[in-house]
Amino acid sequence: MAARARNASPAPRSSAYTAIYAVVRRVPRGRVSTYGAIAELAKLPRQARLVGYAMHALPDGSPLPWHRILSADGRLGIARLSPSGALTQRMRLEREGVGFDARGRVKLERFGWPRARFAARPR
DNA sequence: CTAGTGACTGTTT
DNA sequence: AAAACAGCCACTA
Repeated sequence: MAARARNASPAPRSSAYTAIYAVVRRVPRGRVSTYGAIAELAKLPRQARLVGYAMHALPDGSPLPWHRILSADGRLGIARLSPSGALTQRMRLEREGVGFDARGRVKLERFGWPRARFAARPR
């Protein structure tokens, strides 16, 4: 039933959400991106958390490839919130050819999108 | 208007 | 390398 609860955003009424969803929709199959990168591409710099909000607000049957959005270090952001959801996400990504290392992390310099943002560079 | 919160991120322990 | 801390800003009450 309606699991949209007391704290999460109930609906993408805001244009920011729309912009975020638009960018998420553009992430190519077999690639992944991060909350921060999506925020920036959506013209919302430093709004990574808002991207998280938007993802959380997505309905279950959403056509959006939400599973392609990871944390900045290549881990699944959802893990903290829903371990089972994280499993689903990982399964979906692996099916697209996205590889995980033994630690459960994705190599962003290889699968990250857009490429330029995740090109191997000294930190 | 203020206060609390968070699918985040970068820095420091 | 993992955990703790602090900064960040839109959204809700």
